[in-house]
Amino acid sequence: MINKSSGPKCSDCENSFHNIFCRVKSDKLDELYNEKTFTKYSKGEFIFKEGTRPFGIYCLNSGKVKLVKAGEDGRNHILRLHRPGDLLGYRSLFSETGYNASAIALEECDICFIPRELFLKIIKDDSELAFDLLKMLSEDLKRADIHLTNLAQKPVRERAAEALIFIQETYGFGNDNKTIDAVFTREDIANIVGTATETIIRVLSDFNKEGVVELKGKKIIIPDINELKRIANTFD
Amino acid sequence: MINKSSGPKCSDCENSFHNIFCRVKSDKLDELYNEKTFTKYSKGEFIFKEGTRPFGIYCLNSGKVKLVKAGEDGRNHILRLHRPGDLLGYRSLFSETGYNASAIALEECDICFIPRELFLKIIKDDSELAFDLLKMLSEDLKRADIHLTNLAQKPVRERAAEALIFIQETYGFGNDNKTIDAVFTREDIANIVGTATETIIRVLSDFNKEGVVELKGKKIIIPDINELKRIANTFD
DNA sequence: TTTCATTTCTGACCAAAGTCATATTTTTAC
DNA sequence: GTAAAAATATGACTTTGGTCAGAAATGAAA
Repeated sequence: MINKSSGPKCSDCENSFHNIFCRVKSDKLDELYNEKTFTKYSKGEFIFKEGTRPFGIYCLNSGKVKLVKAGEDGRNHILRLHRPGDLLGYRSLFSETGYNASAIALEECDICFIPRELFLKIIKDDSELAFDLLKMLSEDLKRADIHLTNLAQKPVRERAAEALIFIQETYGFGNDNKTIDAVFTREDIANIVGTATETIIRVLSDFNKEGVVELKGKKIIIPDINELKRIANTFD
Repeated sequence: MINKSSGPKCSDCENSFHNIFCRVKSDKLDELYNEKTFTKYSKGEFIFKEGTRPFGIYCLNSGKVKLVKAGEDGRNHILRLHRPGDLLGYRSLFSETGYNASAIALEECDICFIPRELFLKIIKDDSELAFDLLKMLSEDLKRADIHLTNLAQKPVRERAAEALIFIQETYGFGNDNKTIDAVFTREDIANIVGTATETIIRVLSDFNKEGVVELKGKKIIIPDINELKRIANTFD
């Protein structure tokens, strides 16, 4: 698949079948391929930093990425999680006020970068694509609104269950069909839930004792996800 | 200004100079005027309800509107506040999954309704307008992300100060240049902050004792907004 | 006006979750 | 492998903010 230093050919990239680029005509995809750059990021590396200006958008080819916003003190909050096929940084591109959060690689990632002007040109030429982006932003906003209401109203235990479901739904299960296919530190989970690291450790330990999850080091096994959904008190 | 049962003529509407319709050509504005409907809502009335399907968008001509999401129990969370010139319900129109929150009139409102198909046609014909909407959604998402991080990390006192600043910046001051030009119950403020009504009453009472705000019934007077910003711990 | 209902306020009490200290385990680097 | 660093775990304690109850004030309706 990878046959050039600039990474996978867009017209061959399997991710393009799942994201907005599936709309783009193949001649445009070739232009994309010629102008994009391709970079590897190692675990913990910043793809972009809060406060800096965007010069384009990122298309996650492989790996996992967290979007993190720094609070006033040292604490962080994880706003979104990204998987292969996701576009990163498009929100900031439109509001033109610099990144509002940082994108950090959760593991080794391959990422394509598309220059701002090319991306905007492609949208301008294709109103369907603009609609897709409107839909993506609308979905992001909807999720943020739901998250906001939960954070304001639900206790840590329910939010913790929700966070595990969220991670599972984003990254799926491994081959055994019950181990979450992602490695998160307790601190990261706490920063999704919006609580202290110690509190998440305690809640996970409770879940473990209750048999709702099994903890094997950093591996989190969920024998019955419906049990977690019951705890999370979500009906969607 | 109001010269027909369908409300103000779009080409004359002063709100259109502040919102995205300032882009729209005058012949399109006439089409808008012919197809839109105009309705009065009294205080407490629903403009649209969470869970129902959108058939178009609303343009707030006069009055104040809160966007409220119901939590699992009886409690509500106020997501956004709207003032004249604002469009309501555009997020749901794009994600096509029903309203995620309810819009409720905070006082008597005049609101124009634009049918879905006409609105989408206008956007499709004008890529600049689609960009404006992308920008609006991006700004909404940015604010939601900031709000989320604050809710996860800041204590009630800081968030309460922030909420007062937010209400003031949305609706401004009255003629005396220090009384917030909006009437909110303590419960509404609590539902912005994400806390209990009693807690907000206590925090406002503290602010009052400290001279940061003056409470005259439901009127909230802010002698020095910088003092509130200092308490809110925001530097933007 | 008088009455009723809603909203605001205050106090007492309690529970949830944060902080701090420290031990243990796991991971990483050499 | 071993040492050092980082992450996880657990206990003790504290604080914040929620809940409940009831009083006072405000506002609406008859």
